Amino acid sequence: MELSNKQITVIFKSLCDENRVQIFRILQNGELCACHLLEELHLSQPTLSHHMKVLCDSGLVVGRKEGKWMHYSISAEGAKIAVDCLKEITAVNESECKCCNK
Amino acid sequence: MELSNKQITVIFKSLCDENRVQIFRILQNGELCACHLLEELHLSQPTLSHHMKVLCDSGLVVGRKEGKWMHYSISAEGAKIAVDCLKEITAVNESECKCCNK
DNA sequence: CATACACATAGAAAAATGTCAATATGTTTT
DNA sequence: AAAACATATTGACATTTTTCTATGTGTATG
Repeated sequence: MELSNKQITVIFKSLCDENRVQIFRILQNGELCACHLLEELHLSQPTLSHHMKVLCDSGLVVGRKEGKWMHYSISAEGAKIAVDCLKEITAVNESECKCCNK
Repeated sequence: MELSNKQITVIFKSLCDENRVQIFRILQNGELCACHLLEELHLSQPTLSHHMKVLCDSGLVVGRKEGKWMHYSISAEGAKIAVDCLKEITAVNESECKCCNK
């Protein structure tokens, strides 16, 4: 997959703000439109819109437009990529034995 | 485990900065002291010290003091907690069927 | 014991991020 | 077509984060 350092920061920025973490908790119950998300968060509409953009940019959330509504949900594929990325970046190389290989 | 939103942000802040991601890449080759990390990064010594504090606070990195040196390494336990946390927060509830349970 | 070394902390400046009010855009309804 | 609605964008401000220089702390060494 070979993500750049920058791309990795974009993925995990989604989880660096308490309100965005809370949005994940709400979306765990299923797809929801922005106006319903707004009801459960103490945020202005533009602020929520900003957070949803950060979440969609990370790939962990996807938006689906339906008329004037935007429906947001957690992306299973995005989540898998993030988990794989986290595992990769925290894995320690075993191939460092000096006698057999580089 | 039941981590708070705040605790989750602390974990993933470790991966929200490109320099810190790069530090993970370097530590993947094994434990390293701060002065050697410094050689591979274009950062001042206090800035590196700051990033190492963020990383240790997240639990993904651990420091081991030996004389005047601090040796840093990736924490396998911390990584496991982070992966579990990421899986949990991105999991979608299945128990939402209206006919059988709440 | 004085000096050098490795790292941490304090304080300040700069950059990035979070927030809101106001406004714009696009869609539906009347 | 006008009005109402849902969401996005803009611009301003406050907070947080990143970064540095200067300095402090603890440890080893000459």
